[in-house]
Amino acid sequence: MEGFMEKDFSNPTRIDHPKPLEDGSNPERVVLPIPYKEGTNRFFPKCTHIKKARDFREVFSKGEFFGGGYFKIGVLRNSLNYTRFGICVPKGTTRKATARNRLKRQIREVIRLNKDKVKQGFDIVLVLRVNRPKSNSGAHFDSESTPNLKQETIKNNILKVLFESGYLKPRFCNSKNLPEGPLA
RNA sequence: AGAGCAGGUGGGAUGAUCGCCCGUUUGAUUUUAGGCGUGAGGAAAGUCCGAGCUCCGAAGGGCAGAGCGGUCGCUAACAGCGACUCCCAGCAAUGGGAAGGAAAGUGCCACAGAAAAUAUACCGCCCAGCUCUUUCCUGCAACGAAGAGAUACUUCGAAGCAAGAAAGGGCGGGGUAAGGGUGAAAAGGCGAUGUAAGAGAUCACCGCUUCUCGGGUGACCGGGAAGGCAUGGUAAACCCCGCUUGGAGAAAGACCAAAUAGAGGAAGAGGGUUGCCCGCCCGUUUCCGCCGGCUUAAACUGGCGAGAUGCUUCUCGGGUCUGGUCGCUAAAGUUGUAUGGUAACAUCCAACUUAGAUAAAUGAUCAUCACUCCGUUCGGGGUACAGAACUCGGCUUAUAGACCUGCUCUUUAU
RNA sequence: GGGCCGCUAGCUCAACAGGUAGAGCAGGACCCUCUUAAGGUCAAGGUUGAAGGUUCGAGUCCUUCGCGGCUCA
Repeated sequence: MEGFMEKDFSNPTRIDHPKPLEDGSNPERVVLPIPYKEGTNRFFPKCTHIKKARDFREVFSKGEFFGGGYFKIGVLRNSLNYTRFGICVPKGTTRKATARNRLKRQIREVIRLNKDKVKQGFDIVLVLRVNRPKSNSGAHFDSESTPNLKQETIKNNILKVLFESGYLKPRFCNSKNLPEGPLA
């Protein structure tokens, strides 16, 4: 886990450039619709968040959905050349707003560190799955106990879902890079 | 030492790596890179109150409605705070109290109980009367027995009659409110005097009411005199009294951009202003045609019109879209000193500037230390409640563990 | 960020202005029937969302919490 992470953000230049644009010019010089530079993977600026309610609605109505582990993801191709993420922590996971905020921050941190592994040009919404009392999949915490998920667990779950849905970049899709840690 | 009461502080610390919002600066030059700065709370919560601020055409008045309710003060204001009064709880420190009015009116008080509020009142107690029964006393006495007989006399017994006494039953009349299984609550309490029986009928003490004297700004407290009981509870039942109160809320509101579809439908001389009344505001237009009045004609004026146009209200539908900028953070501001005040608080001076997001920034990971729990040294776990959304003042609720201050009671020692 | 309403048996609802919490359906036992359904009889099931207060007495009145629903320019 440790080596895996360090390798990524110590060599940012290894990341592939996005697909060339239609006019074939160097992407570094082209004025992008929204400024976003490849290679700044450690940063997670606001333009890569899905913020508008309309965008959320579009993903939920037209997007493709994949489920597994703690997360359900909805994916929709966007007209931009980078990927945007939206996080959704439903009220059913915990009644406590502080706990939901903490989960959101942890998920955002995982995305920040791992988003360069994802194919570009999509809107991806991650929904934390609410556990019904009878089924064991998904995350559910009592209102009494504070949810205390390890960051590693969240990362493994997210990468697994992304791998199963096929939205990871091909070079990360071998068995070596697949998460081996605990899923729950 | 133990038990308890009240108040306050504070809400883990340091470092490393990688990030986010906003501001600023430098370089590039029109949105990017680097640097610097700043970045959640005591409750940010619940939304239970009060204000600022914004809009609502008079945003005016009265009533209704709503809210408040010991007194005095503090405050921008309050259902808040401080001090005090009274009542209740506690041995005490202390805590709690929506603590005006039930002798203005209306309602309610289930069950039980004589009665739940006008005691013409049931049982009971007492008095006198009538009547019945029983017993006793006195008188008369049919009759019977005894005295050897007898209609006479004596003695004994005796149904019955008359008058009276006592006890009991019944009837209606009067006095009385002591007592009466109940009930949450019973008609001032308790003790004596008194009486036919009783009763504030009278007396002492307590309570109550009225008057009065003294103290206090006041709630109220203390003393004295008189009255002689009249006034059951409930107002977080209606209500009365006093005081306060326009409505809606930052999705308020201002500006900008984009987009679409209003010659849509209905109604109207009235409409608006929270409900009602008053008041106020806006409107009842203009044009055309026809008819009438006046006139030489015009102008003016009255009426009519499925006419046109304007206005108002209601309704149907569409778009923006949960667009952008401002509002948006220097304020009843924070900290400290001094003065006044018992205090809440006020005033003066000095210093400081301290989040501004909009699917939501204020973070994540690791290490060491601190505290604490499990535990044989290793080691492992835990560190509350909880996240600003226009801003303040309160209230209420949630809160691991720690520290500080003052006070009360009990025990022991000196 | 506001505003409004509700919470009673397993479910759907009552209980007028404080006075013993009830009805229908469902479930249980029994009867009827060759058997089932229908029908009939019987009992059981509730700290009225929670905690305080007012009252002699709260489902009801007041306060504070909890949960759920509706609504907005």
